[in-house]
Formats: sequence, C-alpha cells, structure tokens
Amino acid sequence: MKEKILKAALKLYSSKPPQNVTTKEIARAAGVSVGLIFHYFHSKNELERELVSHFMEKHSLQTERLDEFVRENLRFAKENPGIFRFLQYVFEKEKYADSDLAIKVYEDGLKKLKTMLGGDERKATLLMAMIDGLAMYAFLLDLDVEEFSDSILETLGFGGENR
Amino acid sequence: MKEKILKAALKLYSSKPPQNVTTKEIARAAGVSVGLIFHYFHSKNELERELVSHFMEKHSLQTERLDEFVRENLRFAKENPGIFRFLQYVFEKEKYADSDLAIKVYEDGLKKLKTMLGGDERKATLLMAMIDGLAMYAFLLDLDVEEFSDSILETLGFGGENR
Amino acid sequence: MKEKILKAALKLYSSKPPQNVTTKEIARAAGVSVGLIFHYFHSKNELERELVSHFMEKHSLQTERLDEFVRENLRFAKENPGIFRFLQYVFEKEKYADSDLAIKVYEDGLKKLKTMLGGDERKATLLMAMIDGLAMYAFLLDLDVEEFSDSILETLGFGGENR
Amino acid sequence: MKEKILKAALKLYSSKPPQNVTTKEIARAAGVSVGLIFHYFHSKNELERELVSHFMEKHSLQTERLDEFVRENLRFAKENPGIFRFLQYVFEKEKYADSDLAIKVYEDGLKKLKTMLGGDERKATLLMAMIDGLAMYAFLLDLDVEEFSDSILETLGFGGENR
DNA sequence: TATGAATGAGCATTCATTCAT
DNA sequence: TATGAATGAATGCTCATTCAT
Repeated sequence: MKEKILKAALKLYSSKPPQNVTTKEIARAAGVSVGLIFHYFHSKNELERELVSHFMEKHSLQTERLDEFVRENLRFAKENPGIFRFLQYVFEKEKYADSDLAIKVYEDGLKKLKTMLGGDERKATLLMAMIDGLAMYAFLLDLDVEEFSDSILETLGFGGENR
Repeated sequence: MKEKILKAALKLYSSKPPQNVTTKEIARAAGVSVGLIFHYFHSKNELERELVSHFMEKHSLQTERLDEFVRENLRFAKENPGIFRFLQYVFEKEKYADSDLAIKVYEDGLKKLKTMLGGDERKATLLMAMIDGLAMYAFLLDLDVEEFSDSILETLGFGGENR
Repeated sequence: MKEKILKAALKLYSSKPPQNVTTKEIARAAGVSVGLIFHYFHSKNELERELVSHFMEKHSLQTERLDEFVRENLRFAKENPGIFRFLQYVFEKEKYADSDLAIKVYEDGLKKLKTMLGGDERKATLLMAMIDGLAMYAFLLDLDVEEFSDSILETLGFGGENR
Repeated sequence: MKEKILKAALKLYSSKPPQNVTTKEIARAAGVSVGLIFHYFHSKNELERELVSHFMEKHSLQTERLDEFVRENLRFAKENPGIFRFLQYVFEKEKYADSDLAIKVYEDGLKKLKTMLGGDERKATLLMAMIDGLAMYAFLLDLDVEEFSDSILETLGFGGENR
C-alpha cells in the first residue's frame, strides 16, 4: 500500500508542476484515503523526501564507463523529464529547510565522475553541469538531449577511444 | 509606480521560493495596495511574465566575445542565484500554459552563441547547458561558479587565444 | 464589520463548548466570509484573545461597594454562564502558551477587592474564589447563584452595615 | 489491561488540555493498540466517563471532620491541578449531552458538607464553591492553595475549636 | 483479546482576485 | 489612479472510529 502511494505520487509529481500536486490528488491516484497517506508519511514533506530516497535507490546507475554514464543519464532525462524537475523541487525545499540533501547527492555524483575522469574535479563538475543543464532543457524545451552524448564525450576529449 | 512594483517584486522573487511570494507581500514591499497591482497587471501571472521581459531587457548582455560572455554570465549567476531560479519558475508555468517563452529565450541565446562558436550549434547548446547547469548549482549548492570560467573556455578549446 | 464578527463570536462561544466553535460557524453567524475573519484577526487564537479584551473593557464593573460588587458579579454569572466558561477556556490556552493573561486578570480583581476588604488579601482571594466557584456552578449545574449574595456578605462579616 | 489504560489516560488528561488528548496517544502511553481501547470502552466519551467514576471511587475522601476535609481537598488540588481540570471537562461534555453527572457529584459532596456544617446548606455550597474556585486557581494561576485552609476555616467560624 | 491499517468528514488557514469607494 | 475590505475555493493535516486478521 505504501508502495502504491509512492508509485502514484511519483507519477503525479512528474507530470505536473510539483507545487501543484495535492495530497488529495495523490490519494485519489493511489486509490486510498487521504488519512492513509498521513498514516504512513507524517507530512507531505516527508512523503516527498521518501520519494526521493526511494527513487535514488531504484535508479542509481552502476557503471564505471564514462560513455555509458553520459549516455544513460541523457537517455533517462529524455524519457523522464518530469522526474528531474521533481528532484530539483525537493532539493530546493530542503535547502530552505537547512538540509544539505542536494549537496550530498551532488558530491556523491561528483566523486564517481571524478574517478572516471582521471581525478579532474573541475572537469567532473562541468560534465555534471552539462548533463543537468541538458536535463533541464529536456524538461523545459522538450529538447531531445540523447543526441548530445557523442558531442559531450568529444568535447571532453573522450571522443574516440572510449566509445 | 509600475516600475516600483516590478522592482520590489523581482527582489522578493529572488529571495525566496517563488511559489511562496504572495501579491500582498509584493504590495507591501512596493509600498502600494494590492488593488493597484491588479490595476497595472491583470493577474499575478501577467506580473510575473512582465517581470521576465523587464528583466531580460535590462540585463541582456551585449558582447561578441565568448570569454566575456561566459565570465559575465557566471558572475551574474553567482551574484543573483535567486533570479535564475525565478526565471525557471516562470518558464515552467508558461510551458504548462502552452506558451513557448522558454524556447524563444533559449533560441535567442543559442543564436548568439552559435556565431561566437563559429557556427557549431551542438557546441553552443552544450555551452549554454553548462552555464545553466552551473547557475543551478550556484543556487542549490551555493557553489562559487565564477571560478569555472577558465575551465569552460579551455574545455571548449578556447583556452589561450581568447583570453 | 469587525464588531459584528466579535459579537457573533461571543454569542457562539457562550452557547456551546468553546472548543467546538469553528471559524466557519463564526463566519456564518456573523454573515461574513471565512476569509474576512482572518483579514481582521490573524488567527483564531487572536480572535479569541481580542474577544476577551473586548469583553473585559465593556463589562468591567466600576464600584467601590463590596455588596454591589458581589451582587453584580453573581447576577452577571447567572445571566451569562457561558461567558464565564469562555474566559476560562481562553485563560487555559494562554497558560499553555506561556502567557500570564489569567494572572493579570486575577491580580487586577484581587487588588480591587483587597481595598474593599480593608487590606485583607487572604480574604479577598477567598471571596474571588467563592464568586468564581459559584459562577462555575451557575454554568455546570444551572444553579441560581444570585441568591447567594447575602450569605456571602454575612459569611465575610459584612452582613449588616454594608447592605 | 483495562486498568492500565485508565491509568495512562488519567495521567495524560491531567498533564495537558484534555481536548488535546487523542486515543492514539492514550494507546501509546498505555502500551496497547488503539483497537484495544475501543474494545474495552466503546467510545472515547465512554472511556472518559469511566475514568471519572474510577477516579471518584479511588479518591473519595472518608472523613467527618471539616478541617480535615478542607485541608485534604486543598492539598489534593495543589498536587493535582490537572485532574480538577479534567473533571470539569467531562462534566461540561456530559452537561451538553443532557446527563446530570455534574449535579450528582455536586449533590453528593454537598450532603456530606451539610452535615459537617450543622445542616447549613447555603454555607455548605459556599464552602464547596470556595474549594472549587481555589482548585481552579491552583490550575490556572499555579497558586499555592494549601495555605488557605486555615483562612477558610476561620472565615466559616471554625477557627479555634475544630483545629 | 489484540492489532494497526484504513477511512473520511472536519479543521484552521491561505491567497488570487474583485469591487465599491 | 489608488485603496483595502471582502470573497470562497482550496490546502495540508487531524482524529475518532471501524474492521479484517
């Protein structure tokens, strides 16, 4: 049941402006009562936070190959532009609540990328920014960002050998 | 008077989650009544849209030099992370209202960058994504993004001559 | 309009368990919208507090004669048992909110009574307790407390001369 | 088990505004499930009513001496101001439910006091009112009401011989 | 007996918008 | 132009009560 709520919530949060998603709506979409949502999650904020963790666990990419990392991320951004927006929404709320959730997620990603890029942290940051920027474009502009994988790898100097 | 309202509004929208800014608040900050806001702008949405245009006009960067463009944008993102967030907020609302405001702004920026980059549209898109991604980091992570100017230019192959 | 709300609210708060009075109800009784209540009073608590002050101002008894004081208070308790209960309700809430409203009201009354009783503070406290206790009985038991005026005065030793 | 629930409930009802005590809370405090509470007591109201009877049985004061009666009651009011508030809360609810619980309790007490006071019902009522009024002060004002025992007895004309 | 998931009506509060002045 | 009183639908959240297990 909890699972069902999380699933319905993620779908909703991905399909419309996150701030417009109401608890009533989530309840209806999950086929449960409003009360049950507050039985499992003690507040809407908590539901949203659990949604992020839940999502992170399920979709964390396990690869050591740079090209795969880039390609897979862009593919995901293309297929699920709303989820990216939802994550940003939660990160922002957490920021105003003095949590460092966003920073942790960022640092985790950065560490992984840094090793893939031979230790160059600056380059790693730029790559993440590029991917996140494109993910934003996928969402706001309906840009087909998957096409940019090769260009990114070339720009970073991994055009030939790593493909 | 209208000017005064817009100015107060921009300040507010930049300093807190945009969805939490209320008309009453804007009125108080501008030193006018709520009614007057609706006299000039017919709805809150319109005020927000005018705010974007108003801002774009005032802050559009007039330069043909790539390095200046990058540096100036990152400097601005560093100084005003909230404004970037506000623009995104309006773009998103417009998107759901079937307006292509975001696309227009994107294409304007892209055209300019494309000529600076010798016609390479892909590269231009990646550069914009990088800048926007970093602007997001400046906002969400309080990252000092100004430092990345040189790295960006180098990565794009403009490290020496254009400095 | 504000006056109208306060009047309607006092009537409601006096006629049913105060904790069961809802803002919607007050609005309906006053013939205004819910929003207007929150326009004037920023919260239900504030409305309740203002109601107490408003009431205190209107009904503060100006007399130096002990017998009049006792008689008038018991008469009022008889006619308006619900108001006494409402005051207690607000005092309790304030107590839990770390305000000393109840203590202030108590001390004000005590000072007045003390002078009437020739400076005997203990006796003054007992008299107040008697009146408040009877007011509670008027409310909970529908006891006709007005009848006790003479007995009180006698008990305190003011049976003859002060009548 | 039932005993355990009643005990936990009384503690809760005495330590915070009675209307803020929830069944969930009682369950947690008693170490049982919510369901079990509704198994033993068919509603929250019934639990509250049983709590009153239960309390009355355990704490009914068996004495024929007036001074002891006064002293013991004030001592109890001092030590357990919240319980007095809880009783009032139940009495009020019962009143609105057209029960005469409060009246019965009052008449029981009155009868006892009347005989102690040589048959003077008026004086008995005043004494009860004084004690209940002071109990209210103990609760609302954190007044040390135990100190008033002697003054009460003196005021009633039992200052010397009955001590 | 005993559990706690599940319900849904009800609550205080917010806020864009209108309109008489 | 300019005001701010007035509206009311919508929101997150609470809680006594039920019921399948």
